[in-house]
Amino acid sequence: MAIVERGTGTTARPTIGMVAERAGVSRQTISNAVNAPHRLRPETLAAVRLAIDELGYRPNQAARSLRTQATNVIGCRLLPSNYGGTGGVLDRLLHALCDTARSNGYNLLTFSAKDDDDEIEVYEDLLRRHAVDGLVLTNTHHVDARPDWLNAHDARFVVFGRPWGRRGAQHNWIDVDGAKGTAEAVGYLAGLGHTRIGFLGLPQGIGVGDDRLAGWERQTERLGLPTKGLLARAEDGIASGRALAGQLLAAARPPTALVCVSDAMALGAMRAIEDRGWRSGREVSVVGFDDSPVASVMRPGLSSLRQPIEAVANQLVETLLTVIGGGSPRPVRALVVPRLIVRESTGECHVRRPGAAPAAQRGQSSTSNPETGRSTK
Amino acid sequence: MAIVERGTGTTARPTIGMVAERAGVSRQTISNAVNAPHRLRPETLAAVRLAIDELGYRPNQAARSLRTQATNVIGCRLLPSNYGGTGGVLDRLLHALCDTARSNGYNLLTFSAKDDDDEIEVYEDLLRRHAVDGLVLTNTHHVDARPDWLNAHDARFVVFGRPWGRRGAQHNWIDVDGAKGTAEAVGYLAGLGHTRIGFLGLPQGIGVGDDRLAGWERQTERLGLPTKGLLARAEDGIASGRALAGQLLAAARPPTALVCVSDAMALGAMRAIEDRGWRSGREVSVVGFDDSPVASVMRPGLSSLRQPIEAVANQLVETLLTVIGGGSPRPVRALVVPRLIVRESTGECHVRRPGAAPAAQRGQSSTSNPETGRSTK
DNA sequence: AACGTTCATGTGAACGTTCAAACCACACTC
DNA sequence: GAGTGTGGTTTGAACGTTCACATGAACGTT
Repeated sequence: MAIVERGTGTTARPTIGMVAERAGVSRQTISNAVNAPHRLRPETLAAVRLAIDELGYRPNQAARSLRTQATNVIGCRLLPSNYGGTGGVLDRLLHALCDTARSNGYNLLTFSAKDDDDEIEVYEDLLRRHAVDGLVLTNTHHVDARPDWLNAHDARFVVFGRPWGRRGAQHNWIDVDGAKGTAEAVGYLAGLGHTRIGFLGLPQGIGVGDDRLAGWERQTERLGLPTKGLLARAEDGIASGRALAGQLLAAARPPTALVCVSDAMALGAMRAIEDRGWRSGREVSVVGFDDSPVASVMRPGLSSLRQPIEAVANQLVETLLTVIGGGSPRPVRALVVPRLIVRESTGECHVRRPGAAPAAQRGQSSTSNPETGRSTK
Repeated sequence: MAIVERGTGTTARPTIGMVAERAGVSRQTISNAVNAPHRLRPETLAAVRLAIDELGYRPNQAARSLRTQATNVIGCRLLPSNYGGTGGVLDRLLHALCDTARSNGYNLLTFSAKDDDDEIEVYEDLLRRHAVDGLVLTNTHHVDARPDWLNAHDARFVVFGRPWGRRGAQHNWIDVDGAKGTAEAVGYLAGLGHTRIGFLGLPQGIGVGDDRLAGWERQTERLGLPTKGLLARAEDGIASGRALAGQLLAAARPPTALVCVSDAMALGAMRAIEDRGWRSGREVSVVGFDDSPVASVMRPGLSSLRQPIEAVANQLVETLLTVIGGGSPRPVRALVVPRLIVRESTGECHVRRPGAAPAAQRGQSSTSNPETGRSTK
């Protein structure tokens, strides 16, 4: 069996015609055996299957694509591993997409691009050449030209990420509910006794940042927790997080916990905490976002909100294949919720406070607590 | 221009025939304009190019593949991001492969696999279906069935990684010279005054581990440095590195520097150093391998050996395309050298020693140094 | 003027598959 | 017994390219 024939130079791989001849039926019957087995009489099917196995036949993808106009390939841009501080989320997505695609009989074509315009150029090339059936977009942002371009060019695609700043976007998308995530983090920290919970966010106008901030705002309000002087925003990054956290912690009434828009910010916050001779998870708790590989490697380990990327990938592929298959019945706009992974960077609040009510504690600095101060140094 | 036509439902993309008609020439002339422009008279070429642009024509990949038997796609297995503690090296490779492939007119098809056998199954599928022209293998190890299988099935491929344990392997490979890297690290540390330089390695029999160990052995011997009691080996991992380093550092005459087979090991070593109340880069220096993202994020930053992955990817693709194009004139077995990225985890040796000779300093524990001890806590 | 050479372009076939329609045998209906 | 399905199989064509070869014009040589 199989097609070894090494040494001859030419490895003639079997075609449908050769299988047909061997099985004593027509080409079309072989095709049916592969694509629509129910059409064949059981005995015929068995005979054909035997011939297929004996010759090791698989349909030539190019020929099939040419005829059916389907390539069984979906494309996805490969982004730099820690692009925009996403902490490996997109890499995880890629792996998950691969798995899901393959189990649906599709392959994943990856490509890189310098920027969005370059990405569109690649799309144009791939689509014109019929090299892919559909595309997965990631890393959406405000004024994103890509979905419109794809719509205008009648391409099949799904998007990981909301159409930030555009209410009535006409494409299918799936995203992680960042607000729900940060809200959960706030709730968890409140459960540990924290009342002054700060937030390190991104500059206004960045979709992801605004979303995650909204969860903190919503939940602090719901729980009646203070927010004044507890919010700081800047570009993403470790240095940035360190600076912001440094400011907040230096205030008269510093936060005892910080929810951060990213793991990078959170790492910076942990450094700021160390800068003051404190320790994350004791004097000040920290929660990051994305559960990047570093989070578990840090010491103390960084509690972080993990995006359910595998679930996202499943939904993306499922939706995309529906669209490719002939149009989705109803538009997909789905939000999946992240999960808080608790590590050592979060702990009980040790700051004694008079009552549960967050009001009227002016002048009572948190540093008056015996647990705080220079206890660790 | 272009092919918008939205709303009609059918977006009839132009074929070579339509372009031919518009330009008033035959199909073959269009084909020549695309594939062998030198054959055309300048005026004809210009006219054809105009028609191509006006219609936005690109050759249908499936049709072209069917005719030419070439898909212009190369395949590569997607490995878990930090597979086997490779610290993101394979992700970097993937990105680089993408870039290089694209600039050569090829696309990259990625797939995942549970294990080597599963990977071979994917190969079989891809090859039988003519879905790829060639493959890039990564993560080679002892008793690796994949190259043999591919050879036996007449596939075109290149390998990133040496054929460990097999002298006369018949395939093209490119690898990073781990030994040269660790040798450089030892040399650098010796230049900083270190004489007792330890090595944290992997269990014997793992190709990468043995290779990197060899560099340490070679260089210490060349420089006349001691090795006794300075080598420890175990499975890769942070916990592992911490334990090994802990042992070495607890000895009567501990090392003042540690070269590690991986960044994970190095991170563990840094923890062991902290465990003793010391600080990496002061009492004990540490060098990792792979320059994973964590290395630059750690505090202190981890000095590490960076693999020149982009150069590797270039060579891999170049070699593979030669093989695909019709056989390489001479076999490629190339080693490229890593580069030491210096960060804060390496510093001058502060241990006073009687002379340059590493002998006879028994009883003189490194903690007798003013810089050491409980200075940091 | 007849001939070979070169260059530019055209013609028919082929790559391997699946689609649409045709065919055939058989069963069921009236 | 003619008409109507129906499941199983075959037939010819088509998908959009490029290959191998044919054609024809232009040019220089003998």
